[in-house]
Amino acid sequence: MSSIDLRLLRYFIAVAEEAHLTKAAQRLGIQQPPLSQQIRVLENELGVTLFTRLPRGMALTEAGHMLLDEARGIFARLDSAVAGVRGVARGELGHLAVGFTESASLHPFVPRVLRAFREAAPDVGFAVEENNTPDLVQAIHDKRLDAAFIRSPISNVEGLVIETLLVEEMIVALPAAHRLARARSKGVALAALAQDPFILIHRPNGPGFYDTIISACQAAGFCPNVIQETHKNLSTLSLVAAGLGVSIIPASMHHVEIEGVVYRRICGAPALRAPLHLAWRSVHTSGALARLIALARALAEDYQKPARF
Amino acid sequence: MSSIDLRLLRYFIAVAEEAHLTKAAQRLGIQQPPLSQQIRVLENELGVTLFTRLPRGMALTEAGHMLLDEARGIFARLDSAVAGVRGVARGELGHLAVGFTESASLHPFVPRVLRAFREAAPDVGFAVEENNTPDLVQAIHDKRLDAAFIRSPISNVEGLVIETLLVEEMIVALPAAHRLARARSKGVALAALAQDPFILIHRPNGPGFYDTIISACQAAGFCPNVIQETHKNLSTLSLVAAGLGVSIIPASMHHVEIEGVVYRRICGAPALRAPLHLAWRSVHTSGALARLIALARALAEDYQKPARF
DNA sequence: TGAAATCCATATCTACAAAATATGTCTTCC
DNA sequence: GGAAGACATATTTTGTAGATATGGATTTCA
Repeated sequence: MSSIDLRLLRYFIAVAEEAHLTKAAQRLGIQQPPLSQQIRVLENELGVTLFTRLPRGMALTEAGHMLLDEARGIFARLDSAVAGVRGVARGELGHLAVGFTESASLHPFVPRVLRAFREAAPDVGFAVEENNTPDLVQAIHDKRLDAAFIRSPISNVEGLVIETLLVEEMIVALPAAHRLARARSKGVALAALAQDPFILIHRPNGPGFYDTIISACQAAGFCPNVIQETHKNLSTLSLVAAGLGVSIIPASMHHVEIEGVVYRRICGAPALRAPLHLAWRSVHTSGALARLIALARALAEDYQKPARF
Repeated sequence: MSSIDLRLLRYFIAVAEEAHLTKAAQRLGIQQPPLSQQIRVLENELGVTLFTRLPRGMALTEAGHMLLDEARGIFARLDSAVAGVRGVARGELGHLAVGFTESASLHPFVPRVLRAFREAAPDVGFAVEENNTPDLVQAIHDKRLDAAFIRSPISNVEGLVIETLLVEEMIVALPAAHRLARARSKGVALAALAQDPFILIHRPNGPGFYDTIISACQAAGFCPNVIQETHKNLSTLSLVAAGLGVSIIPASMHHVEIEGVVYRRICGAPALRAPLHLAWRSVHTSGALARLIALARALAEDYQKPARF
C-alpha cells in the first residue's frame, strides 16, 4: 500500500497550478522553504522528477502532468466519499428495509410515516415487506429488515427495541344481520357476545391480538367460542361478512368498508386495546433508521390528540 | 478540499478489517492507545460515528461500511496513479511524436531505432511524421514533435539539442548511360563532374545537403551547373534515371535501386559528408524521449563499426 | 459470585518531522 | 554591473503522532 501523504499531493497540486513555488507557498499558508523541501520529498518517494526548475518558476514534467490529473481525481473521490459517508450517517443516503403487519398497513398512521420518510430522505433506497409480527421480529433479528411496524409480540426478543407508538381500542365486527348490528346503539358490551361464534386471527400470526381478546373475554366472564382462525385480520372480516360469526379487530380497521360488515365499539373492556409498535435492533448503525424512528415518534405525538372512531 | 489524512484512512481500514482495535494496532505496528485516539480523530473530522464499540470489539456502522469501500478504492486509485507516474517517467507509458526526413527514413539506422523503441516501450503511444529538416525543427520547437531524425539544419535553433548520431559519406548518382557509369571504376573525382548538369534538393528543403554539395564543388574548383531542384532527394533520383543530369546524395540511399541509376563513390572530397542528427528540446520532460535518445545513441555506436558502401 | 481476562478509553510524556527563520546561489532584467 | 526574483540549503522551533502507564467496563471462568 502506497505511503504517499495527501498533504504532499495537496502541495504538489498548488505548485503545479501556480507554476511558482513562492506563490504556491502563500496559497498554502506556509513558507517557501518547507514547500521546496516537501516537493523534493514527494519526488524522492516517487522516484520521479515532477518539475523542471526554470529560472522563472516550476514547470511540470510529463509525469508531473499525469500526477496532477490523478491527484485531482483522488481528491475529488475523497471528497465525494466524505460527502457520501456523512449522507449515510445523516440518513440521507443508504438504504432501509421496513416491514409492517397487515393491520399496521391498514392504519393510516403507518403509510403516513413512510410517506414522510420518503419525502425527507428521497435518496435512501427503500424496501418494504408485509408479514406477521413474529416473522417480522425474526427478520429484524436476522438483519433482513431494519425496522418494522408490528403488533405486540409474545416476548421482547433479545437485542431488539420494541417501542410503542400508538395504542388504539379494539372494536367488534358484526355481520350486518346480527341482532346487535341492527340496534343503532353506541356500543356493545363484550359479555353480550358470549354466545356468538368468534373468528380470530391464528395465534401464531398475531399472538398479541389473540391473547388480548381471549383474556378480555375471560375478564368479561366467558370463554369465546372460536369457530375459525384466519391468517390475516382482513380474512376474518370476509368470514364475518359471510355471517359465520363475529370478530374483534383494531379500531383503525374500520376504514375497511366491507359489504355486510358492521363495526361497533366495545364498552367496558378497557384492556381490549391494540398497541402499534415500531421495532428495531438496539445496536443499529443506520442513519436512515434513526431518521425513521425520529419521524415515527414525532408523527405519533401528533396523532395522539384527535380521538378516533 | 478535504483534509482527511490518508494515515487515518489506513488506520481505519485496519480496524474495520480486524474488527478489533488491539489486533489492528499490532498489524499497523503501533500501540493501541494512539490508534484508539486516531480513530476518534477521524470520526470527529467526519462528524460521523464509524464504529459501534462492542464489549468484544469494534463493529462498523453503515456509514463505516461505506467508508471502508471508498477508502479501499482511494488507495487503489492512488497506487495506480503512482504506478502510472513512474511508468511515464521511465518512458514505459506516455506518448512520443517522432519526425524524420525522407533521407533519414531511407537510412537503415532510423527504422532500426524506431523498431527497437517500440519493442522496449510498447505501451508508449507513438506517432511519426515525415517532413523536411527545417519544418521538423520548427515542429519540435512548437512541441508538435518530441524529437526528429534530421539532416544538418542551417542553425542550431534556440532551446534545441541537435546531436550527431552518424556521419556518412556522400555518393554520386549517375544515369546508367553516363560515361563514368560505364567505366567499372572504384570511384570518381568530384572535378570529373564539373561539366555535368546537377540536380539538387531545393535548398529550403535540405539546406545542409545543398550547402555541403555547393561548397565541396567549389573546393574542387568548379561551380556546379544546377539545372533543376527537387523537393525530395528521392525525386532527384527519378530525374537522374531520366538522364537529365547527376546528383549527389547520402551514401545510405544506395539502398534505393532505381532502373537507370548507377551510384559511384566520390574520391578526394572529404568534406562531402552527410551527418544524421537527432534533435529534441533541451528542456524535455518525457521519459519516453529520454529512452529514445538513449536507444539512438546506443545503436549509433553499434552502427559506426562496419563501413558502408 | 468473585477474580481474572479482555478490550477500549484517558492521561501524560517523548520524539520526530514539518514548518519557520535566516542565508545562499543562480538568473534575469534594467 | 548591480538589484531583484526565484528556488535551494542550513539551522532552529514547534506541533503532533506515538509510547507508556493507568483506568473502566464487560465478559468469562472457577
